[in-house]
Amino acid sequence: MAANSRLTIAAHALAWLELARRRGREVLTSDEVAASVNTNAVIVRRSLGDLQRAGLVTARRGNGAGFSLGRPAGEITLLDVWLAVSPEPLLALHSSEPNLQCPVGRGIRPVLTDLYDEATEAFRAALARSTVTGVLERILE
Amino acid sequence: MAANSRLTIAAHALAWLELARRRGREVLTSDEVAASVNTNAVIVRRSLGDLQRAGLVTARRGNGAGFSLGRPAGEITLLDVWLAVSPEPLLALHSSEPNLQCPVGRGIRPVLTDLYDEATEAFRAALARSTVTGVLERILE
DNA sequence: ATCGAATGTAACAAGGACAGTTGCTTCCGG
DNA sequence: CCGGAAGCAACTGTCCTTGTTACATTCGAT
Repeated sequence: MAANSRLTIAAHALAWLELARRRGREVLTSDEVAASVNTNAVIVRRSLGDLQRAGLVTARRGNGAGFSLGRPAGEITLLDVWLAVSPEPLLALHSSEPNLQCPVGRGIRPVLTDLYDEATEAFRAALARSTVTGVLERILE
Repeated sequence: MAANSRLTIAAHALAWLELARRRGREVLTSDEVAASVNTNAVIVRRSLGDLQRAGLVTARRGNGAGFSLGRPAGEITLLDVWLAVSPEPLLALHSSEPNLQCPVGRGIRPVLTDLYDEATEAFRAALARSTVTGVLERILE
């Protein structure tokens, strides 16, 4: 499958929001974000909608509206972003139940679930080590 | 997205091959593996074809043919299996190039590539800690 | 009170990934 | 040379993702 680029879009938007804030612009429209990410404004609104539901950004409607960070960029980790935009698990079990007559079919699912959870946890822990501030500083270096 | 279940199918097949081997059957047909996984024999052949290309199983054709393990089950890690069946990266960058006029658009890609590599490496390291033998023993407990 | 700018959201199309299925070809032991 | 099994190509149906258009909703400014 074409792997998810949702984390990329969301992280890009947040870094851009933080840079704009440092430059004195607290609020950006979805059009302005879309211009930097180079995609459609609706895509941005969908993505930032996820982030808003997680409290990572706030959206104001009406005239002069737009998006701003929901909390300091140094307190938003990539894991927060990942959890906000990516509900799907990294690894899936069988799409149809295995044969329970077979010892392997009977016992494999809890074992794999366990191992998949460990791998997913390691993945998440790595994402938790970066913040939006960290990403932006590395960009600006 | 419906997450990949390819690792699940391949790990299941390998565990079943190893259990059969312990019971004195060195070779299983794709039909026999498919019966345990509860899927189509072609799906199994496709999956075991990937494993064969990676040297994890061997396939014999002709009458009385089938699949057997390519090396000891204790020397096959889930990472080996993952690498054999899943060429796609876990995380993707932008599907279309970001706006290079913007400082964020210009600098974000190497930063994210780096962070994604770290998270992917953590994920892989976790998979590398389990072997087919380990999976099977936990199933049989 | 109205206007306009922006979010929110639904509907849709194109493209790709995946599981599953059928049918045919190739291989090779007996 | 026969038959069983892998290999493989083509096709279907389903789902996800990106992108697009269109419209309803919200709300500050005038």
